This record gives sequence, structure tokens and C-alpha cells, in this order.
Amino acid sequence: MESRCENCIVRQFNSLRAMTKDELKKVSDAKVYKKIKKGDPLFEEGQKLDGVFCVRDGVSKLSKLSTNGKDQVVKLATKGSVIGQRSVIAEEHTNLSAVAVNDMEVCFVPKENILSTLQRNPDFAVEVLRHMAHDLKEADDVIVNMSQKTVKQRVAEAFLYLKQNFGEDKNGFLRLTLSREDIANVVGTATESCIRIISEFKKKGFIDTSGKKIKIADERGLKDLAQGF
Amino acid sequence: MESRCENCIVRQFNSLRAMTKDELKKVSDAKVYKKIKKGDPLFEEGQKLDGVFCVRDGVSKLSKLSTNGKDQVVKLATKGSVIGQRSVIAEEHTNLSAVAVNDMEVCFVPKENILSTLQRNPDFAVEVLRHMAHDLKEADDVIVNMSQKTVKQRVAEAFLYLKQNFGEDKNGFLRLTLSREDIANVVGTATESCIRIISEFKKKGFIDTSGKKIKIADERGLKDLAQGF
DNA sequence: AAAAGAATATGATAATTGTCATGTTTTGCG
DNA sequence: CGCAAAACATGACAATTATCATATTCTTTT
Repeated sequence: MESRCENCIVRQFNSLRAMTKDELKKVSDAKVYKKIKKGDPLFEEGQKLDGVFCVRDGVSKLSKLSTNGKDQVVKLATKGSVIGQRSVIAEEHTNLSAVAVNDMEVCFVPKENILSTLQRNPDFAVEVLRHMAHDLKEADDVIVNMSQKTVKQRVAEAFLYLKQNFGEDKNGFLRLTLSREDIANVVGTATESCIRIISEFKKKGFIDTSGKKIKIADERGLKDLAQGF
Repeated sequence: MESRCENCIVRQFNSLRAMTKDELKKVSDAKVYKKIKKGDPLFEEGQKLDGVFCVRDGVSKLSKLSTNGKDQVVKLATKGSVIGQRSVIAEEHTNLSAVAVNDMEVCFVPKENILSTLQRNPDFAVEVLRHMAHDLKEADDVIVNMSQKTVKQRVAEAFLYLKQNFGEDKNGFLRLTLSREDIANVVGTATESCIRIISEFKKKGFIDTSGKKIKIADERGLKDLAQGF
């Protein structure tokens, strides 16, 4: 199950693909493979990271606790994502905590590998920049959605996002199953409000549910709703 | 008024300080100095940028229009900021528009200068990365504030932010004067709600106003309020 | 200086969303 | 299996915020 980075498919999806054979070898020698159980943290807000996590399988939520005790999920990181890059590069403490949403397999890569490669390989640096630029754009979009859209619209968007980014299983259910509370924390609302809206969507035929599982039944309808029609 | 980048103080505040003498010379030869009047755009959302803007003076709001016609200010860029980096690096269309909040002086730097320096000078690349990492962290914080704080708390934070980042004049008024509408668009609320809260803050002695100008009268009080006490 | 047009201000009201209470269902576990 | 705990669900109500209407003040233009 553990293997060499050089052969890792997951690498194709992230900035590590811009590393040279040599650099990859070093990473591979230094990396530590870890399994993380659903609900366990990769790291906590405010911690100092001495490396990044490359996600091989499973999903992690990156969230921040607010003074009132709720946490806002800022991002969901899946297979191929590199977690902790920002803090390592800025050489700051993390501003988010990372918790496994389901069982995960990750590789921990010491920051020295990342930082020295950044200094030596411009292609890698530019690749990391591109990823960060993309993340920044997404963050901007989230800000706009948070301030301009209603909770209902945001819930609709969340489902569309989940379909787009994690896909559906053979029966049409969203592959990534989140608790109602997690959905609420993604959307930025109270759990009860979220549940209420899910019930409403079900009643109106936008979605179907089976336990925690959710199936998008009327994508067009959800899209219109998310746009405000 | 126009001058060489090598001697520009503003450069000290942004990633251009990591450029070599030589690279700076090239930038200096290629750059175009521009004055932009209050209210005029530097660029519009969706445009393709062929360079970045280095702010020498004045302030620009970076905002995004939503379907309902309001625009959300995502960032205020002041002296020393480089605007448009994200789009140039990702080689994408801009996701935000930039409008001058007051009269501005900027230098337009063609993207070729930026991109080639990124490839050749790892120090520069890492410096840009650091800045982007910082922006990303700030964006995450904004997301959390948007979803977890009340409008009142966000208005309080906005004033504290303005003091921190733009300072006060000799009479204690915030140096950056924004219209009520702009403040509302920073905070993500309706203009009327924003005005109402400003009135309330005035009544409660948190702030003083004189026309559009705002003076923080009780910083402790505002801070407590922003934290939820 | 007067008129026109913004921007600011405030009231009244409606819509959205959060909170608390209380069931019901599902899940995990000895 | 059966029980406890957690997650889900829904009602009732309160708080927050948006919207619409309408003044009032400030700015700009002529």
C-alpha cells in the first residue's frame, strides 16, 4: 500500500508533478505515510506545521472555529490536494484546522523538501503559485456568495458543488456524504436551518434522501434556485 | 513625478523588492505610469490583464458584482499593493473589478516582466508566494467573519480595520473616507442597514462623525463589540 | 444663489434566519 | 440484542436584516 511518489497517480493532480525525478526521490524517502480515521484531526488551528499533507484518499474539511463555538468549513480537500501549503510557505501557524471527514490516507512531506525545491525549481514554484492563485479565486467567490446569497441559495450551491467535485455513486447519490451539521458549517448557517431547507428541497423534488445520503433529483431546479430564480 | 523603480519606496512593501537590480531596470523601462481618477476603473471583472498594477498612491477597491446588482468589496488595495497578480499568474480572466476609491497613481507593469522573473528568480517567486499565502489567509478570515458575525460586529471590525490599515489624520478621523454605500459593500449588507448601525454607534459613543468622515471614539468598545461582548 | 441630484438618515414593515424546546430516528457499542 | 448517545427533524418564537417609503442634508451644476 505504501509506495514511491514517483509512481503515485495522485501527484498528477497537484503541484508535486512539477518536481524533477530527483526531487521526487528525496520527497519519497522523507515522506511518512499515515492513515487517519474519520473524525480525527490532521492538525489543529494555530499549530506550527513542519510539513504538508498530500491526500491519497478520503476527504478532509478545513475549518476555523469562531468565538461563538461554531466552526466554518472553508474548504474540502480531496484526493490529490496538498494541505498545509499555505502555512508552510508563509512560515506561519495554521489558520485552519483539518479534520478527516471520512477515513483518509495521506503522505506527510517535511517542509524542507518543499522549501528547498521552491528555491531550486522555478517550475515547481510557479506551479505552486498557480494552485494558490486558484485557491484565492475560489476564496473570493465564497466571500461573495456568503454575503450576497441567501442560506437557501447557498445550500443549493453546496449540493451542486458536491456533485461537481466528488461525483455520484451508481445509484445517483452524492459520493461524499456529510452530516447535516457539516453541511451547515460549509454553508455557514445553523444546523436546524440547514435541516429545514433540506426537508423543503426534498418536498419540492429538488433532491432525494436516504438516511444521510443525498441525491440530486432536479439539477436544473437547484441551479436556478442558486442563481436566484 | 515619474521615476525609476530602483528608487521607488513603494516597492519595499511588495514582492518587487525581491527583484534583482537588472530585473528592476527592465521593469522600470517597460512600466507605464498612470493617474486614475476617483471612481474610475483600473479594470473590470472578466477582463484579461496583460500586466499588474503597482499602487503608488491612493486606494482601490477590488469587488465583484453579484446577480442581484450589488457588489461585494473583497479587498482594499493601498500604497505598495500589487493588483492583478492573481489573474496574471493563473493566466485567467480577472474575477474582480478594481475601481479607484480616491485619486490614484499606479504603475502598470507588463506581465512578461513578472512571468519571466518568476521563472528566473526563485527569491522573487517565493516572495510572491508569501504574499499570495497572506492574501489567502486574509480571505479565509473574511469568509469566517461573514458567516459567523452579525452585521453590527462586521461594521465594528471594518472601522478597526480602516484604522489599522489606513490610519488617522491629525484630528483623529480615519484617513480613508468611504461612502456609506462602500462601507456596506465591504461589510456585505444593505446600505440602509449600514447607515442605521453607524447612527447607533454614534449614539452609543463608539464613533464620531463629521459628514462622511468617521472618528473612532471608543476603540475598546468597538473591539469588544466585534468579539461579541 | 437656486435648482437638481446624490448621498445620508429614519420609520414601518416584511422576510430571513437563529434559538430553544421537544420528539423521532439512527448509530455505535458492550 | 438492547440501550445510550448522537444525529435528524420540526414547531414556536425571537432576533436580525432587508426592503420600501419618505425625509433631510450635502454636492454639484448652472
